This record gives sequence, C-alpha cells and structure tokens, in this order.
Amino acid sequence: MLRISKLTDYGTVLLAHLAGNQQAVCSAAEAADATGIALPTVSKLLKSLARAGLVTSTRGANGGYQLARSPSDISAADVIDALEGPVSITECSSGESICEHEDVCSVGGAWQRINVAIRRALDDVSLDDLLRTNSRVPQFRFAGLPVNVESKT
Amino acid sequence: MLRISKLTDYGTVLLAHLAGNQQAVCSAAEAADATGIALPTVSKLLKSLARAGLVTSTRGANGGYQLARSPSDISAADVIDALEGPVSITECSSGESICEHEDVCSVGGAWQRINVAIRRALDDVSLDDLLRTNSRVPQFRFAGLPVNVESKT
DNA sequence: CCAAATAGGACTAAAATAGTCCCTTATTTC
DNA sequence: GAAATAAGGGACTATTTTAGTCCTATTTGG
Repeated sequence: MLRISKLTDYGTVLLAHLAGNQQAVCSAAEAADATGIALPTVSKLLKSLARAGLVTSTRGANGGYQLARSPSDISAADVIDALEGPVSITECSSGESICEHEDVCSVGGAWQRINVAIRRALDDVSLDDLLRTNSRVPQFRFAGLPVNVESKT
Repeated sequence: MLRISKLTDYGTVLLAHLAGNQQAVCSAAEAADATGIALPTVSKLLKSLARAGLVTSTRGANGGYQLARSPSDISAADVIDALEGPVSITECSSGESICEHEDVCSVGGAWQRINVAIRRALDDVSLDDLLRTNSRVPQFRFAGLPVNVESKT
C-alpha cells in the first residue's frame, strides 16, 4: 500500500542508532542489542548500507560500523535506494521493463510525475530530520495548491 | 520500492477508459478489450471500484460500468484507497499494528509526516490530471525548500 | 595463533500480489 | 417466461516479493 518495507524501516532505526554514537564504531551485535532487531537481520542490513556507502565498516576485532557522513547528508531517499533499489511508483517507470500495454496506456506520464515529486520529497528529508521529533513541518504545494501538512487526527 | 501495485495501475487505466466514454455504460468485456487487460482481472477491479463508489454499475443485459462522478473529483488517493486500502508508509503508521520496537524507535513520527505529505500529494492529483499529459507540473515544498519537479532525464 | 568482526552469498520461510474460476443475482430481450 | 447478458461475491491457486537465517571466507587486534 505504497509503503516502504520493514527492512528499510529497520535500516533507518539502525542509522539513527549510529547517528547517536557517531564517534564510536558500533558492531552489528551492539546495534542488534540496542535496537531489539535480530542480529542476522541487523548484520544483513548493515552490510547493504555499507555497500551503498552510507556507513563505513571496520573489519576484525573491535571492528564495526560508523556513519559515513553527517546525518544531515543522508536522505530518506538514500536509505530507500540502498535497501530497496531506486524508487519508482509504477513498474513501467522503472526503466527496464517493457510494458505490453504501453500503446493503450494513457496515464504513464502522470504517475511518473508523481513519482518524481515523491522522490524529491524523500530527497529533502535527512536522517537528521527523521531524528528530530520537532523537525520542521513539511509544506507541500501540488498542482498549484498549497497543502497544509499536519499530524493526522 | 515504494510503488503502487500493478492492479492499482490497471485500475487507473480502466478509470481512464471510462472517463473517455462518460456518457455510455461500458461492460467489463469491452473495457478488457479496449485496455488489453485480461477479463477476469478487469472484472475484479471494476467490482472493487464499484464497491468503493468510484464507478456505478448496471446489472443485466446491456449493463456495465460508468464513472460515478466527474474525473476531476476522483483523486489518485481515491484509487489507491479503493484498491490497496489506506496509504501508510510504514506498518506502524497504519494504526492497528502494535510495534514491538516502539519504545526504542526514534523515527516513527517523521515517517508519519512524510506519509501524510505523500498522501496529500496524491489527494491533489485528479483522474483528470492523470489523463492530461499537459497537466500542470506539480510544485513541491518540503522542509521549507521549494522543489522543482521536472521529468527525469 | 586465536578470537572478534565484517563480507558475501545461498537458502528457507512467510506474506503479499496477481490472476482465475465458479456460482449467484439482476435485467433485458425475444 | 425462458434465454441470454452482465454484474456481485467470494474461494482458490499461482507467483513474486519480502523477511529472515545460516554458512563459509576474510580481516585484524591482542
């Protein structure tokens, strides 16, 4: 239902934990302990995040992970990209796939615009923002109309 | 990958087809023929859309489906709601679920704000907009920054 | 050398999605 | 009023994606 996967959510929690201890390296085991996520899962996620360049790793005894850059330079989109691959709201808009309905499809372009819009939104939210409960309330403008974003009732 | 399901995409194509023939009723078979989507699938989708009140149905010979209201009064969010249930970017934010990590989770609030923002964006895009290739380019403002939305290169 | 860690990937399990089919009910036409 | 047409409802199967586990190799500090 237009949702990010559990793993991405976990990934964010892990990054948040690392952000809270930026000076020290943190092993997968520590992170698992601190977050309550099962170790094998934590391990898998940190490996992916390392491959994507969001965290740096140190091998060997006393090794572990650290944020590769400041929390303000890591966006929600980065995390999603690292753990789920590039965002695209429909299959067609992901580039590779050849859509057999393309010739009768009248809506492709618009979904892609929505996709880009969502993408930009995710680009503009940093790990920092995700951490600060009192972060600025995002303001939206879509199709010309200003949109007021408040917590849902 | 933060994408809507294939069925929702199909649903939009079906609604687009109905929008192009607002005066006439259109049977599931016709719609299947026109869109290239398999009949059983079309049938299933139109049933769901009817239950959600986006299309009206007429039973019996010469029956079929029609848009329940004008294309400008049907939003992308309506379609997603009808076919996928309410949008929520994380499991936690869907209300019912009880998250076992809640006490150590530092990011819940922010995802929910992103969720609301995306939701509002989808609310503001009508079926009409989806149809018009030349619809207004959506403008975004997120976390204070204006975001320019153009087609991706 | 040994213990602590990550790297990489194979593998299994579980869940969501997609798609099909069947039977029922309503309506129109002949 | 019988037959044909079309939607309504739901059960069911298949497929794909997601989640989670485990094993083996490699690196490094003590």
